[in-house]
Amino acid sequence: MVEQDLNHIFHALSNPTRRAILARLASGETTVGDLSKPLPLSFAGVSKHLGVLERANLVTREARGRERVCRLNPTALQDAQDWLEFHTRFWTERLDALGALVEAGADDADEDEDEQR
Amino acid sequence: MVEQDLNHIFHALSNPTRRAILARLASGETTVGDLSKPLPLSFAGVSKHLGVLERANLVTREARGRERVCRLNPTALQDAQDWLEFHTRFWTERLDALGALVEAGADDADEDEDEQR
DNA sequence: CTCTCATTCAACCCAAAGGTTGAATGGGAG
DNA sequence: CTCCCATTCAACCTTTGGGTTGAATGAGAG
Repeated sequence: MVEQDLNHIFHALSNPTRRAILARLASGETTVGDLSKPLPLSFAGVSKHLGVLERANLVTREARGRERVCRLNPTALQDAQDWLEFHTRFWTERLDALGALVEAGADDADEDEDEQR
Repeated sequence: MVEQDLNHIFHALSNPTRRAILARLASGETTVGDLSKPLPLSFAGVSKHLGVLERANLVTREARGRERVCRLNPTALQDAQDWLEFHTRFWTERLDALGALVEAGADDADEDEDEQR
């Protein structure tokens, strides 16, 4: 998994229509047509969004007869979650440590911050 | 936390320069100037990226004399992680369940899928 | 007070996003 | 074979992104 993948995944997730599509697919695979019915978008618009989700590897489209069936692919989502989990944990630890320092010696807080730069 | 927030957060995370800035800030607060030194961007460009991170509530800028000090704000990141964690868990359970069904009665797999639509 | 330095603002540029329409493709049904 | 239907493709439009430059702001140093 590389930088570029994260670009695509996070970009895909940044749009509410696409998140809605993902949520919809979470409760079962559907065709493109079924997917666009509740959405205030043209058919082609939905197809484009699916393209973005597919590029991010979050969704797969497979031909079944004249329809396309869309399915979730959770592995890409896991990649994003791994990135986030790593960073939230790291940051939170850092901030907790900072908090501890501040508590330890309130007046030294500024100096402590200096050390971290 | 609302939809709009997730839009901003995921959008902010979709750019590698911004992720680099976040990673940099994870190891301690810095000024805008320090931040842009290693980046192949103009000063103003970095300032814009910081604007995006700030809009997403991932970073705060605070004036200290004539410099601006940038800090991480992990709460927004936690929001994104919550969204992802909910969905990955849900999806993975679903796919696991599907896998179990397929194993249970291979030839019935199609019918099982129908039930889930 | 003035000069400098860190940063932002404003204007601009080009590429990409997100949407639309209408034509093209290709499987299914009659 | 033909017609229909699901979907995509292509072209187009407008807004947003990501970048630049140069002027403006505002605090510190001399």
